[in-house]
Amino acid sequence: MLEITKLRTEAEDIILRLEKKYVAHARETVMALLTLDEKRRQTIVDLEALRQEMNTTAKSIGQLMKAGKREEAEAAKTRSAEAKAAIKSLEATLQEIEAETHERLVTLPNTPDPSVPVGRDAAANTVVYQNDVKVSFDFVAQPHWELARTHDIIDWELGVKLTGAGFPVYKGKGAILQRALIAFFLREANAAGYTEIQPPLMVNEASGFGTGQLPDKDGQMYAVERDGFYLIPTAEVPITNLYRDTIIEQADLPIRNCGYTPCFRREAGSYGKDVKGLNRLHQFDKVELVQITQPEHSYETLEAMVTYVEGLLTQLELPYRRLLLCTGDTSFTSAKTYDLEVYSAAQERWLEVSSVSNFETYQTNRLKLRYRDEDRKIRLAHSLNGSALALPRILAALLENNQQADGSIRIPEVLQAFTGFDRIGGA
RNA sequence: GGAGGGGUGGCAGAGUGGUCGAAUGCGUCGGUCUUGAAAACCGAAGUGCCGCAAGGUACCGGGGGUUCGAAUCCCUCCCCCUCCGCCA
Repeated sequence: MLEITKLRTEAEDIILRLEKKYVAHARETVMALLTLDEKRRQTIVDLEALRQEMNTTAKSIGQLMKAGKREEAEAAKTRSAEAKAAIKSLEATLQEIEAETHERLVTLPNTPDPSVPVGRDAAANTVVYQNDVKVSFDFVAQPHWELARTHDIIDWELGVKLTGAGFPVYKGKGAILQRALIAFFLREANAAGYTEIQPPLMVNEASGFGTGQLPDKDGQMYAVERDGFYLIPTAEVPITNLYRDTIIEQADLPIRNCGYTPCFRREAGSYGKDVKGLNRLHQFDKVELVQITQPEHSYETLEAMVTYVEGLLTQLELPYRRLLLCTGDTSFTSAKTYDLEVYSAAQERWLEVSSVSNFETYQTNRLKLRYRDEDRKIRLAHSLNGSALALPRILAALLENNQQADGSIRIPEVLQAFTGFDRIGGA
């Protein structure tokens, strides 16, 4: 949620930035918000004057009663009743104003950072780096879903039987490989100074709102309506919400957390080759990084996080590239996002395996996540997060890129300590 | 799931209609003392909103109500604890 105080002082700049993100009615909405804000403040001034009158009157009544001045007390009571009616009506007005403000405010996405290229959709994203790992085959390469079936390590039909499409069952070395990836990612994150968190996999509505999933992306989450919970679409939600409604001492920043969780996404409206195999699932595993920083340090932190994730991909010997998302493709809550994509050599396509974002104060404003700076002033912190990494597409790329002429699959060296085997299939 | 108890400041814990944003203790910060530290003593210290400021106003789990006046009484929702049942 954008800060209303910033809207007051930087309206023009914010409008320009929102327009770069192709937000419909940006100017209109901002102007409406400013008008509402004006009305709100005037209402508060009026309301507080009345309340003050009420308070002093009420106090005097007590004294008059004690002094035995019955009539004067009664007169004061009448005055007080009048003030009370006025207060009630003003309170109702204020509530309406605030509700409308909130309603409009949540429709505005975050403003893109000036370094974000302007563009409407994914076509305008910029490839800012591509490593030189190449994969080539002197045989006909199989897509990962074929390989998975051949080696009986992933069973989609069983998943359908148990739950439905998009809930695969991993078996044998497939399951072990998943566990190995999780263990590898967590070991690296721990070594890099991230504190490991095991959060709940269901969250309440307040948490969903805090990180921006609600109300904007209501349809993306599975809801447990009976209990008012949501299955987390990413560990970002619980791990960032850890700090909802808190004031952190500056000395305790940055906060660096990581966590492995399954993630649940409804993915309504997806279809075709995008959902083939492991490309897009309703349940998948992911290790997530979350950082809370001072505003001054969030952009250097963003760079450091991307570099860290690239290190993982390098260790996995995967071909990858780094994209700077354009304004239109940057998510609703993010000010700047890098995506990391790996090349899956049999499908011959790039798969997004990580998204690293700086949310600036967009989430922390909703979360009331603040810190006390060196002047003892309370300010909103910045929040960031990044996948490190999402498993299914990594698995897809590993299977496809490492397949051998004899049909077996080579396990990258860094994973072998975790898997206990160096290949799937073959001799 | 059944029965009972309870939600107050960083923590513990008073407060059952006005003088309560709230005692007290611990913890925290500043100072005195000390070679240094501890102890002791003195002092400071919640958060939001409006305001240039002075100040005002709101907040004792959330919402609503009674009353001139609510942390305190009533209703309702949420959460926690104890016991029983069930159970990894």
